[in-house]
Amino acid sequence: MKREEIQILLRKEGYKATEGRVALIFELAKRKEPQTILSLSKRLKSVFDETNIYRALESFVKSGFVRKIDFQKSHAYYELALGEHHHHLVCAECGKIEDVDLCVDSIEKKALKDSKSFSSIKSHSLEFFGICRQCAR
Amino acid sequence: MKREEIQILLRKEGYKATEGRVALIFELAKRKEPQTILSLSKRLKSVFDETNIYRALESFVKSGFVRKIDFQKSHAYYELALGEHHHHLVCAECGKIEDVDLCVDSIEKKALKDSKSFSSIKSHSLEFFGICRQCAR
DNA sequence: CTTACTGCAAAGACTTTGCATACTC
DNA sequence: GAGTATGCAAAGTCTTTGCAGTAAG
Repeated sequence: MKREEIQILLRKEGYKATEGRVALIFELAKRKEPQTILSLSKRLKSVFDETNIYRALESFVKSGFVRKIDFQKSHAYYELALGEHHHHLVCAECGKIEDVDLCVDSIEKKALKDSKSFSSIKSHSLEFFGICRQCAR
Repeated sequence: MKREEIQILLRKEGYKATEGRVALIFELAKRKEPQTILSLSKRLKSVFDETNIYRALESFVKSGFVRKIDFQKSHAYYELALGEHHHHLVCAECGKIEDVDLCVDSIEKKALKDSKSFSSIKSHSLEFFGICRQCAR
């Protein structure tokens, strides 16, 4: 993703296209894997303060073009949510993350149909935890 | 669940059946919904210190008869894992939790089959976030 | 009586808030 | 120029660790 595209994206969403925010999205786009605040912060240290990474990501999640992901660690992971919705396989040993392209819409529908007291489902989390081939040796 | 059953369970798993641990499991069993450390701590204040609730639950999760659940809040939830494996529907407004009995084994298998670099999947998280009927009015 | 368990205090990890200054549009 | 965005410092929340004393089997 080019810096110019990022600027356009930010302005379209009503944000000012500052150097820090552009750099943040650039980093998210560079690696396809979900990333932690800490790793982003390390790489953006000179450009964007950690506090602002928190602030920016929170806004972006609300806007919907960044997804916050929960891997049952003590901290959150973030990834760009511009493509198709997908899930993840996480290695319990080394932390390796692989995308899983699965359609879970039908399950979500079934869950709502079976429910006694819910009127709508807005989202779901689905992550798989396992061992990758490398660590299994 | 009776205190005696809890003692038996604890001893079977290799733990000492202390007053605090029995009380902790009793509280977990009393309400079917996943509970937070904070709420457990409040109710067990006189019997079991918060630090030890953390310690006990961590052990129990490792033993497998307690499940730690991630509702994308800043803190964890815990529930007894003695019955069938299931998932949850959580209301974004009021926090109401409903169990969802869904079999996701086939999805887990498909995820593993499709995976390029994983050799096994040990567990998965699947939670649904929505609005309950009461809050939808 | 041995070893696991406990409470209290302190530290640690991650995240949020406040506020004066700086930068976009 | 108006209003958002930023950096730094400080505080907040949730969780973990250390340790000496206590109790279960």
